[in-house]
Amino acid sequence: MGSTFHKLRDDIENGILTGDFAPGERLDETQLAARFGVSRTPIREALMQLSAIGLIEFRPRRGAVVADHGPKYVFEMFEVMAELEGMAGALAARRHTPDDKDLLLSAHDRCQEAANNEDTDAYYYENEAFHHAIYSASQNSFLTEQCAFLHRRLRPYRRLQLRVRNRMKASFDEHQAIIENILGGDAEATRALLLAHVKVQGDRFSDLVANLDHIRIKATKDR
Amino acid sequence: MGSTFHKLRDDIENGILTGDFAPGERLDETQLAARFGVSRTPIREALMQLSAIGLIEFRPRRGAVVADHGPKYVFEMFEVMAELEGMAGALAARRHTPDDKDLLLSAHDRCQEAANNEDTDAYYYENEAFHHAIYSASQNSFLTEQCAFLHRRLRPYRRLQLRVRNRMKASFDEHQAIIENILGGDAEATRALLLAHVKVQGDRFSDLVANLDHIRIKATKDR
DNA sequence: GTCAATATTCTTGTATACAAGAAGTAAAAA
DNA sequence: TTTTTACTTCTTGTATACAAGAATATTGAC
Repeated sequence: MGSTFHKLRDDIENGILTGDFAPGERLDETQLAARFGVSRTPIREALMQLSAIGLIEFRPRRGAVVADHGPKYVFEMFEVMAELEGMAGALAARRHTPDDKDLLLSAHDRCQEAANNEDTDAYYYENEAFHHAIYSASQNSFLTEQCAFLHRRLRPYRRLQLRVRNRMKASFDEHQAIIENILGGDAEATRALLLAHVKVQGDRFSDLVANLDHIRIKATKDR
Repeated sequence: MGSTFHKLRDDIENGILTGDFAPGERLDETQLAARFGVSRTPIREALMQLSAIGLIEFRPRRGAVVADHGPKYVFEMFEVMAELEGMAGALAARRHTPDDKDLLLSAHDRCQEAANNEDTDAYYYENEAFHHAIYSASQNSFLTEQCAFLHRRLRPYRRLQLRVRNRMKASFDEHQAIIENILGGDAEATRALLLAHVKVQGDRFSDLVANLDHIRIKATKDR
């Protein structure tokens, strides 16, 4: 059967993104091979791919460790993500097709339902769909890929942020304004709104730092 | 000794970026192994890394081929690159340190020298240094990495563009305005200038398409 | 002569083997 | 008891081996 490393890559990546493998943790190839019931070869190939996208790092002769970027780096990633989302939104306002409109509206509706039910997990999921709909509507497939990738990479931090009191309701209100401006075709207003929506600023920065410290407690021993 | 796959990755990546391996070309692992005097294992690991960053693609059971994106995709990459450069410039205008200023000015001077000598190759090289100086001055290391990566990825196309008549002189004049606005601290003016500087628009689009077709003639047989 | 079916060869994808360097351990000396 | 040094063990990094599927060549029929 096809490619094992493919599935392995997704599994390990997911493990990192969900915090199953904590930042700084060492990834023992033999252990992983045993755990997934394969030889070291496909494990290694999966790790190579993850290292190429910056999720893990290879220390020479010392194997792979989960990348452990400090709060500053995470903040920087959010800064870039905000700009790219703003760009996607601006393009979407100018270029969205009728199909894009349908997707945006239905994702938005599902967000509303989740927000009404105060279902954080559902909102988290539908929020992703909403943002992906914006990416697609930009009609720029490379931008869409980059946004999707960064969005995925920032997922764990975003998830934690959603837990902050009232963030879900505030997020939904922002979505409302964003979608109105996209459908209304106002590119620059959409850009500004998305920038503010995504960017980590003010109080949210300290929330982020606190959460990061929390995540990192696990794996301070190795490294 | 240390890691062979590291060097192999760079070599193969370079081969792709310089057009040594043409888009659509199949990369035979055994052949590459013989060519570099190693076994297939490190070759494979290098290819895995390149596939993770989108430079090559793995067809199941059919090995790796150099990614062959059409002109639209390349155009989209330039669109994103322009936005990221604009962002870097805007941040640089607000945040650059005295050291950054020195780096910018010296890179700019070397560009001028190359332009005066009408030395396209030298200008091409110094132009890279200039742009990297802007990235660094943004004080956002993640943004710097992303810009550097995309810049590298677009290198072959950029190189071809520089050959267009008078493009070098025009490019230098744009640099002049950009650096003035960075040092003057005008973030939004810098952003606008860099957007225009990098973006493929007007005539340059047809130049790009023509160049792409030219590149791709080589490797239409495989695939 | 052309097309189809089968056999052969080649290439990928995975497992295993092996060598070299790092980490950990134990023993000896201060 | 602490520190240093030699030794053992373990892990990585690369090579080789092997199995399964794809491409290709060959043979036979029409």
